[in-house]
Amino acid sequence: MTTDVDLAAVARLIAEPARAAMLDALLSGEALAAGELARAGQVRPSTASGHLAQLVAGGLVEVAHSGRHRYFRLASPDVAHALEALGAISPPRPVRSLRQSRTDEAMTLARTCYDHLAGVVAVALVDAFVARSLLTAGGDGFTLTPAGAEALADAGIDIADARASRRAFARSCLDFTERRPHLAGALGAAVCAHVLAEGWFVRRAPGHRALRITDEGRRQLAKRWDITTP
Amino acid sequence: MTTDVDLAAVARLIAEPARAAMLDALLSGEALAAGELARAGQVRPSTASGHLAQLVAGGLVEVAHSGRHRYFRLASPDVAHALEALGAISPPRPVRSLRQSRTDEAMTLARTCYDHLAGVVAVALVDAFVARSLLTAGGDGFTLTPAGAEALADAGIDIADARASRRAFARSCLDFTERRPHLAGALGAAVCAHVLAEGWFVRRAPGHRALRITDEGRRQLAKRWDITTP
DNA sequence: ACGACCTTTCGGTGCCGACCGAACTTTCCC
DNA sequence: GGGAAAGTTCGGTCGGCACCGAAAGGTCGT
Repeated sequence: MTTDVDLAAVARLIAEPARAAMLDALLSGEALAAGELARAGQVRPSTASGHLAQLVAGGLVEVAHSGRHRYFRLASPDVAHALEALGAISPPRPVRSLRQSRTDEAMTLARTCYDHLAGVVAVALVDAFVARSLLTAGGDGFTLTPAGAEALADAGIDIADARASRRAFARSCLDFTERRPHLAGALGAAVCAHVLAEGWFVRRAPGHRALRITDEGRRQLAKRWDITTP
Repeated sequence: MTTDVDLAAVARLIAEPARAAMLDALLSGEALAAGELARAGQVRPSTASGHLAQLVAGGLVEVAHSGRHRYFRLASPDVAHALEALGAISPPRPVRSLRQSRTDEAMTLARTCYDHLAGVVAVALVDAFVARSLLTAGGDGFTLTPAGAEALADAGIDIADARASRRAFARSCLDFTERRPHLAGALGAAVCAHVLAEGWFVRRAPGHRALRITDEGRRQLAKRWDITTP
């Protein structure tokens, strides 16, 4: 493996405002169609098509054909991680509207970070796992204890499936609003998929990261994990 | 805090090959003068000056005046982290020369990663610390045990000073050649400063990350930590 | 005080790439 | 098969910005 990498080549792809907006939309973890991404980037479909071709050629994004649609998603968790790290040193954009400041508030509470949960709730959940010794903190992430494996399996999360994947099992990821780690990796993705499937949260808008917690979610979090939410 | 950040603004700064080369040079952790950075970016001083002004304005780089020189360094460990994360998804540059492939080999063995150690040796050192229970792995990093504090203080590392800094004390950082975590944060910086001061390693060239291990370093690593190096 | 050195400012040139509309391909639906 | 919808390709336009050289601003030696 070579140590001399072309930083500028990747940065150039992210540097274009339209492409950056597309990548931001893809950070929701969803696969989005070319047209939706054109809207996210506020450019015409023809322009978006060129951008997407570049992102695919650069290895940041993968594409899946489905009929007359083409669905794009981030190529790997590493890409999501790099985007998050870049976000941590990016200047905040001036708040434009009341609507945006409301979205901001919502995102602080709960959002997706690529394919796992982030925000106040995600950090609280990890804390609850650790406090109950279901998870222990480790150098490059977390370790699931036997008790943890049992508890999460009981809760309906497919641990075996998560272990089978080739991804890191239980990574930690720095929450960029809380500035504390939350659960990422295959296990983080499994937990996120489960709580969405169970209807604890719903996505506020397609292609956006913000999640709305449902009454059911509020109830379950309080009952199972003793987490109260505003 | 706002969640809507301008990814493109930071990426634009990194996207220029000359600026990327300068940032790469600064990843050595050293503060470098404008002229040295001009050479690193392979541009005229006048061009470099403009680039550096942009990097400072963008918050990626800080400047310190010293006589007729101006020394630049990365503004924060977060910047270094973002650059590393970006490096992990960047395409390798084609190997140009035998000389470069030798540098590559050297960097795989030992290098700086901003202000701490990276490479085979860094990972081996962390492993040794953990094996001796001087360090335990934690969710967002490591924890220094009482035995560890004593052992490292005995070795001549200023633990109190590292603890006093406002930085995270013992972070973990993914080594991008080894793909395993090594020690970062204030403690990582202290360890790196110590081994450089003691002459275990010397920098191969100013503004480059590669380190050469000295005979003294080889001896000490073998004696104190039972690490043998090729 | 003078020259040497490091760095920045300014004006002018040139190129890369983002953008759009129009035309074309592919797929779906009726 | 016809029409609509999604996406891509192509040609032409235009703006932003990296680049350099020349000259000026500071700072250090002697």
